[in-house]
Amino acid sequence: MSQLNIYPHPKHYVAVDCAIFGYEEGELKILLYPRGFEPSLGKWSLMGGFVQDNESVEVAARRVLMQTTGLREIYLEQVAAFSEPDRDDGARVISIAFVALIPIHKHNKDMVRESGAVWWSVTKLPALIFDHTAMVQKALEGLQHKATNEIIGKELLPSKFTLMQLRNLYEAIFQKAFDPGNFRKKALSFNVLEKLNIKNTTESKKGAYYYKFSILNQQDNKSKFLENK
Amino acid sequence: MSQLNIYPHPKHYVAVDCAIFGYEEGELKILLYPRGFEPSLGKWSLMGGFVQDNESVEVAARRVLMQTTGLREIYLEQVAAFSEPDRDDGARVISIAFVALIPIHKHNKDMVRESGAVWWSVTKLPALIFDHTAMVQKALEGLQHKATNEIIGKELLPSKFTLMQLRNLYEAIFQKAFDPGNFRKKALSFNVLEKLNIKNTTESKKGAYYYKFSILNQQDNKSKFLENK
DNA sequence: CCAAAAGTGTTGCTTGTACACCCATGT
DNA sequence: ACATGGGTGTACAAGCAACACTTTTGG
Repeated sequence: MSQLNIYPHPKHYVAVDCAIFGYEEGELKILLYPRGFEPSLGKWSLMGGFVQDNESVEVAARRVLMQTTGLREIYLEQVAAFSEPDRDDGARVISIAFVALIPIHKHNKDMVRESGAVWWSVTKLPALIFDHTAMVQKALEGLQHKATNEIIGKELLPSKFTLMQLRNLYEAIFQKAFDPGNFRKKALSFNVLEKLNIKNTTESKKGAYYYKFSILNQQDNKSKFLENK
Repeated sequence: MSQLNIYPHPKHYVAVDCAIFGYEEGELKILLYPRGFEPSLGKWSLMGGFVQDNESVEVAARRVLMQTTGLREIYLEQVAAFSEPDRDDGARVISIAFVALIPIHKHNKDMVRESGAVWWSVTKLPALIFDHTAMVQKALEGLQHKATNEIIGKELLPSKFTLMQLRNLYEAIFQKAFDPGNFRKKALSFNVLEKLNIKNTTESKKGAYYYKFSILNQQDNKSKFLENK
């Protein structure tokens, strides 16, 4: 069926490009792949792939992510379609950009290393091919939007984490400081975090309790997590 | 160049589908086209079209809108890509959904009538083909999101309007009542509305001043227009 | 006069923000 | 002892929601 050409219109290559975000060492990072050939040798690109006949763009994105990180369960969200006719040097390719969030400590480092990919801090990105810089920009905005409306971290932090680590994640995402006391109170008011009886003593003398996202993570608080300044 | 087949991957039809919103008689409406043939005879669909070789999806959407409404300057925003392999009966088509806002009183009614299109209230939509119901749903969410973050109306209301008309538009978009006094104060606090020296006397005994969107419509107020309940 | 919308004012509550302040502890 | 983060409390301001109240005028 998908082979039929019943419409008198041109067909196009359709690709997916994934902005894969991870959080490590206090920095928000993104996974980039080096381009090993001309044109644009030395430039970096998002991980991408072409959409096949039997798959939706979401399925294609998951396939690409599985192939490169080894992770099957990944948070994935559409960003936008990028479709300028000349955006790709090689041919006309319409690409759907995605945001993917992965727990950076869980992914298969060997698979990533083999592919030549490198984690870059979002604060100092290299030159990217085609319109990938715009894709990253939009993906980051999407991530900020999600982080504004709910408490994120489940997809980026270890299964247990301190409130300081959560705050540092937010500071990395928004590139601004949050008041420790106020952040704590707001985060806890949502009743999605569960306090554990273990303390992390590596990051402070006193030690801070670990928290985890509760299994029933329904937000009690109906409002947004962050306001808009 | 766009004829090249340099990638060993399948190509796909790519379409655009536009959820065209208008506001009339106190109701938010959407423009639908009847399907005149089987399968799905009698069902309605969004206005759509196929993406050609030399155009981006945005350009394709504008072409479609121009062809059906006669309007060139239209607010347009991507919603999402819809790409389930079997979403279209005829062939595999990946479609990018758009929100379009048009001043319903300005569009070319003859062009619309010729095409058989009908304005439907969003509160009582008929059955739609394929996944168009989901597209409308997502488009409406996008419209609500935009209306939450800024004062919309420029694209949907006549050039001059009363604050009651603006409020009624918002009530139609969100399907809920807003307090007249509070709505007025919040709307005016953004300094994007300019009071005219003309009154509308058709909708109230006392008469209400007309307003227009000021040319420099920079929002003074940095916060969102509406809060989130 | 009455109804209905226009327009303004008031009040209480919630929430964000900017802090102060004590606690615990490794160095 | 002291610096550092952990954690709690407080005081002020801003913003929202509810609603009272006055104005205007057509019917």
